Amino acid sequence: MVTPLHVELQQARPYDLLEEEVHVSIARTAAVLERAVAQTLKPHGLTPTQYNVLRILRGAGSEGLCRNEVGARLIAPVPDVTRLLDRMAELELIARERSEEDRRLVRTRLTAKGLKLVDSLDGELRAGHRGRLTQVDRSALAQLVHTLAEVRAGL
Amino acid sequence: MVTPLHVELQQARPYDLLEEEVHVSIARTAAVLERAVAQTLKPHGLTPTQYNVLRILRGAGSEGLCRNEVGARLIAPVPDVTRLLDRMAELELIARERSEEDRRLVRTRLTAKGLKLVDSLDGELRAGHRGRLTQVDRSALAQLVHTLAEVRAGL
DNA sequence: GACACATAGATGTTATAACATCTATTATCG
DNA sequence: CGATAATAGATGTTATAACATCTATGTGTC
Repeated sequence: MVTPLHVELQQARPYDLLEEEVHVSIARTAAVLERAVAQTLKPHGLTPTQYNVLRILRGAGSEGLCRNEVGARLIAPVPDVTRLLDRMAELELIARERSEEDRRLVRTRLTAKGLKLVDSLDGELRAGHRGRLTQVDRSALAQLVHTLAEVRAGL
Repeated sequence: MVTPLHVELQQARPYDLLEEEVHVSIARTAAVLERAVAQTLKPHGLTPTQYNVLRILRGAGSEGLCRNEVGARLIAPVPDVTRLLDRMAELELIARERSEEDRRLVRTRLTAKGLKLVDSLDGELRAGHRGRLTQVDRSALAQLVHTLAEVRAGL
């Protein structure tokens, strides 16, 4: 009852290498899911990457994190975290200050405004996630998470 | 023997909602795989999206496809397919011409140069895909493809 | 302590993505 | 047939990504 991938992408023939189909499946699914999340976030003026930063900093608590740590925790690594944070500082969602102990570091943390925003989005995004995945068996989802971790482990 | 996702991303605690972990797992895996492909393509001066276009047009044969059809078949939809194709025309990988029957359409097809390039990349990319996924059980990969199709079907 | 080296981050530049709008052509319908 | 809508694509503009390079600070070593 599921549309084969090559039909979904209007390709003439099925993939002849399973590994290739795996890769395209993952990329395609990620793109579709990201678009859904982006549309949820858009009315709030956030991109998925910015939302990811807000969540990372919320998780880090009041001490915040330095620029490199934020970069390392991003789901999708981006070069130029500096200017990503610049823009979010411009929006007053985060605040930064030089560390006194090691003056190379810049401690970044959420502002009250940033914390309030990310908190207010939790419900909407969780509802979206749940809604998108209701028709899939939960044990299949758990299996999916595990297999994807295995895939990443091979890199 | 697999690193849990929240550890991989240095998050303080595991995800409390399976659906959310599914989403982050897919996005994270897609990002990692894309980076690997991007590095393979880089010496050839191609981005993953451009490579995707080459493959789409190769699959379409000598008649080519119109701009919208190319856009519809992309793994990750992009706005502004026009200028994506502009750049590839600049590189002489594709050629375009107005359709005579319907002058709104622009037929796009591979040049000999574009065909040669995409053909020459097959081996390297397939080897990469195979290499990255060798340690994962093949029936688990088949299951993965199926579950991902179910996830997309719910959108 | 002076030197090389590593690390954290900033900056300059160019290319691409994102968004909105606009033109040309074809289809639809009264 | 003529107005209106729909479709295909192009274009203008702004924001962001990508890439390389540069500065400041800290580490280690002789």
